[in-house]
Amino acid sequence: MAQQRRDNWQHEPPARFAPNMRRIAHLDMDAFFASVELLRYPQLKGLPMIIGGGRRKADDLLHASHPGLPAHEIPVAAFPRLKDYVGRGVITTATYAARQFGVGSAMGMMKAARLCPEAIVLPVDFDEVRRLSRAFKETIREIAPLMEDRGIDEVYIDFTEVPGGQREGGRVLARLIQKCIQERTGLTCSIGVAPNKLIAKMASEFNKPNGISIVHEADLQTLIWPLAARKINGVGPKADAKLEKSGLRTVGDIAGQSREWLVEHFGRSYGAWLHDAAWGRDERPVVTESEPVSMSRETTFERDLHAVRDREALGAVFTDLCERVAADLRRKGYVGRTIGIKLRYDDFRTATRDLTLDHYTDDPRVIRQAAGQSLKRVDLDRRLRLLGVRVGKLVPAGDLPPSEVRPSPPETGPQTLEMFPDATPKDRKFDSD
DNA sequence: TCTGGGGTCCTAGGACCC
DNA sequence: TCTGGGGTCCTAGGACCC
Repeated sequence: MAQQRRDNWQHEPPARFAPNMRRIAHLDMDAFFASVELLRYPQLKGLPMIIGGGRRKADDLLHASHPGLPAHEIPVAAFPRLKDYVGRGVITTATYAARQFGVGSAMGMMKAARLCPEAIVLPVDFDEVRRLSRAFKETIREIAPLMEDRGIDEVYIDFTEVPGGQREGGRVLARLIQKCIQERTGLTCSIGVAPNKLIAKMASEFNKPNGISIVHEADLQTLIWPLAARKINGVGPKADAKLEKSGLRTVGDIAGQSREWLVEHFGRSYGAWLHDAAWGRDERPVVTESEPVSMSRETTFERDLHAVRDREALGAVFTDLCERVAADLRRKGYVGRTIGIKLRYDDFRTATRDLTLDHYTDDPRVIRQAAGQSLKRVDLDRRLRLLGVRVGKLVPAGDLPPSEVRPSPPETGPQTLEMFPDATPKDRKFDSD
């Protein structure tokens, strides 16, 4: 039997005489959220500006102070400054001018305000960002259909079989894509093209903004090994600190360790992955479609809330989160059966609880009921800064026989849900929806 | 004066079943 | 009276990413 298989194999013709080398591109939009604002307010070009933080409507503020004035004529002096910002937000995007001050994404607004008090601050315009995100992705798909969506401002593209995708290692196609995106949206992007996703991702950072970088297998030692270990997509702050402790600072340092050593110190799976990554090995395909696993809604309060003292406010937020996640499920056509909650305490510790139902649902009342059960199993003595609701084990609603979706929820008058402990037990009878 | 909101994947223990 | 060995599901936490 084994002999037979070998013989057959020997007579198999090669799958392809001269296979194309895999060419994978990573593209991300330059300072996307900020660039979107610059399209509307070109008078801010070149100024330090950060996007993020807010529930505030910048347009409302601006147009209230300058009624009837077109956006591009609003004087620069009228824009809100970081030093005047109050609140708990973090920075989503900083312009290159703001980055000069050491301000960067994910930084707390208050810290950023100390570094660059005069920076202009605007909230994210999600509608406009989504519109432009769809536009640039559509532009790419028209040219190179094998595109993997990696978020609002990022994609991978498989150049391998695209006509012209191999010319100059991918540079010709990358230039075409840049030009078409620029024409369609007015925005710039940076592209890295390499033998795989891992290296393409690193390469796209080499020439920002509006840059193209081509990396070949042979460039591993000269271009990739000198990079900080943290530049590997998948090495975060924890792994980086641990690597550093072992004296491993660069990608090359990791590559210099044996696979066995890495497995011993970082675990069978992560250690082996680290070794492959450092040697530039990554066979992951570009995936054009995927199903969501979970959907969630969460919110950080403007001030920390206490389960007893702020019971009413918390209850209202809780209901709202359940309704929003249910609306998301229905809008996108999914049902799920694991309902979870997430709390963040004032000391920033996080707790999660979840409960798997025996049926699928997208009903806000069912979600709230199940989430309320989970809430009973968590410590509510500390003050809370965040509350979240999640629905997991998702399935497209259409894939289930209707009988499986959800037995109709109890319609027995107003539901009484003991979500948060009562301040005074005698109030309990008024606790209803 | 700290640290958003939306996700994915992995690990690890216990329940439960064969 | 010395206790196997898989497999799968559920749950909680955590790392990481955009």
